Amino acid sequence: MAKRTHKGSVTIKDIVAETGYSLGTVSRALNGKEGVRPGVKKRVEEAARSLGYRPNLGARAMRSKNFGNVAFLANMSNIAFTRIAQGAQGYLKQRNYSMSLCHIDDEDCISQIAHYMGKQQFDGVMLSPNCEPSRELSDVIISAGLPHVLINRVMPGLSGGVIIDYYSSVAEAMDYLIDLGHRGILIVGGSANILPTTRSVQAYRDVRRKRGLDGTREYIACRHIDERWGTEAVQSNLDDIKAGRITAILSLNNTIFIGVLKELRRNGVTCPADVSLVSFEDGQLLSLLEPPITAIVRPLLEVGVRAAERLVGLLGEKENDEDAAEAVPVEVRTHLVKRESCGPARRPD
Amino acid sequence: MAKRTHKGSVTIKDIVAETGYSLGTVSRALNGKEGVRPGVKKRVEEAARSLGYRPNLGARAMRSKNFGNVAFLANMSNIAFTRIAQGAQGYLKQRNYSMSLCHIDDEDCISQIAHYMGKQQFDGVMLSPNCEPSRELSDVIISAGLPHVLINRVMPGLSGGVIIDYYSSVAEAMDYLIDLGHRGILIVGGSANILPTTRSVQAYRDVRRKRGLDGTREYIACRHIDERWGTEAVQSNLDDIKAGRITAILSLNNTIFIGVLKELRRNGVTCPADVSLVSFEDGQLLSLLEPPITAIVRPLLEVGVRAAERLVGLLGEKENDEDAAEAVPVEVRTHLVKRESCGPARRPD
DNA sequence: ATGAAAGCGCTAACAA
DNA sequence: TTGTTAGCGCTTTCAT
Repeated sequence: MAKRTHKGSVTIKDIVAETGYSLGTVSRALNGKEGVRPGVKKRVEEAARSLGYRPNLGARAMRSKNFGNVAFLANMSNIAFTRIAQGAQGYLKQRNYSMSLCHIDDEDCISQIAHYMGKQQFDGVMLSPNCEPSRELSDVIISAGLPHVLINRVMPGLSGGVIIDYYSSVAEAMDYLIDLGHRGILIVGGSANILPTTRSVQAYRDVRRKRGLDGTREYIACRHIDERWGTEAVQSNLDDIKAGRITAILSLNNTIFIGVLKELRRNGVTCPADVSLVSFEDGQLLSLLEPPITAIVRPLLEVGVRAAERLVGLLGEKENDEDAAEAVPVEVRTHLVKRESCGPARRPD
Repeated sequence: MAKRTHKGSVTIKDIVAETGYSLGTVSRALNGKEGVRPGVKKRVEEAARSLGYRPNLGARAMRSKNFGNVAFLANMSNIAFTRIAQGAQGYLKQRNYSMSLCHIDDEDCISQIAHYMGKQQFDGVMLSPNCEPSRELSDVIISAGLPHVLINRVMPGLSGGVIIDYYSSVAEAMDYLIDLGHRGILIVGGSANILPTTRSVQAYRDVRRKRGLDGTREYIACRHIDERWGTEAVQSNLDDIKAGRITAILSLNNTIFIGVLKELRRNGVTCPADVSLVSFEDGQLLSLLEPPITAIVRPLLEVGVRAAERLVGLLGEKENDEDAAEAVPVEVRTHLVKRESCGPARRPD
């Protein structure tokens, strides 16, 4: 009933007035610090509740340098990140942190990161920039002086975060395709220097060598994570696809795959008769297509949880400065779901 | 070079020390307030830049009651909201607001909203709760005393926000289906009392009456926005579908539709021969299926932009209190994309 | 046009 | 165990 109207908000002072205890005591009671008699604590909490007290986080942060808030920076048009973010948020919530989701476009991505990391609003950040790893980017991140966890990225000078095991995923898919008789395999992905691409390409090459295909031509098309790039990649390899020199396509990303699929269909290339298809899967899409598409499934929620765990761990350590730089990345496994999009390779014309 | 190491951050005081001007002058210069000579302003800005000054938003907010930050509350597993949020964020960024995306689960949704609206961190909020509209919910929102914009929801006592024109969308789709000869049309949607459902059901009924079908049986299955509900809705109507009493299904949501589709396939019901299909579309999914699904397409980005515009407008008004309560909702149109999933109705067995 | 000083709500250091 | 006080970084009177 003493509930203040509107924004003017209930502050600690109101609780002081209500209970008669001092500012310090009330603050300590509210924060569960020791040196407060249980009775007093109970009394204060009661008053807080009945007055509808809500701490002013800004003020609190100003003193304690704790914001109770972390950031998640990524290109949110990639649906995979929205899932990862969900996982992170779930974990953070139960640790009493809130999370700000910040969308960063692919272009001008360094300055956007600088912007968000400079806002003095976050205790730490999880991030997965789509731009090329560079010394400049690393410097921006380091000089922000904020605990950070990289997701699916590695950068010079930055400690390891959480990464998906693209190497094994792609190796498994490659073995599977080669077992089916495929030799000409086109791999389509995003920016050539980000971790998912580098690791995947490495697996692609290693498996080809291991299986004795290093004499044959390799087909690698890694540039952007968007639908258009999928379309373009097919276009520029269309001759080899039609001629049966490429008999399988492996897409490193869901959105790219849509472009691939559309362009194949537009050109009357059938699956799996003409070409076998595998893609990383981000949603429900692939299982519903005709034919259902063989997919590499990543535990995206888990990735988010792991990233958040690690970040919260970092926040705990506090003044450990340089030690953490040695930390080894958490690696998360995927699994291959075989569906009808892969069949025996056709013979080249 | 005087750049402070680490968090300890550059503050206004550092600029004072650097330039020799007083605290007040520096603050005014930085905020572009009048009463500062242009030369001084330039000098201060220069110093700020060279020192790498970044304002402490918490401190600023504490004095000015302006956070420069708004919230977007919705169930983020619904991919439609991630698109809407993107639209909102784009607009807000260019208005110099940041946005916190806050996921709220369907259950216990009122307390989550209370939680977020109580955090003194937001100038305003956009929200689209999946729980039933209720007086209690309205009260929570009102008593938070925060400017707010509802998206696709109406609540007792709250001013109109931004809504998609579900009525016209569904009316158009219904007319289309009826023109094709369909009589038994099943409509599947989310919670019966949220606006998308109520408006759609109303259109469903109005069109049926208008077209002289009010003598025939209506099929309405509206409960949850998730895949499982789509599955269940088909299961419980399977007899009527198989017997040809239901010859068309209209899904109000993308995720629900996936459940519908899976269950139809599992039971060997073909499309469009046995049943015609229409769904609201949230991504790329529907156009790629076999057959491609006729879809109602919503301009989701635009919805986000509109919501953000309106919220920023509200923030400008400030102390207008009760006036805004009369505001009429912004209504956004959809369009129907006809694809191959709809054909002439089969005759009942 | 500029400076000085008060104070937003809170926590942490120091007294008692 | 509790109270008192200083001050986080900033904006905003009120003087000058």
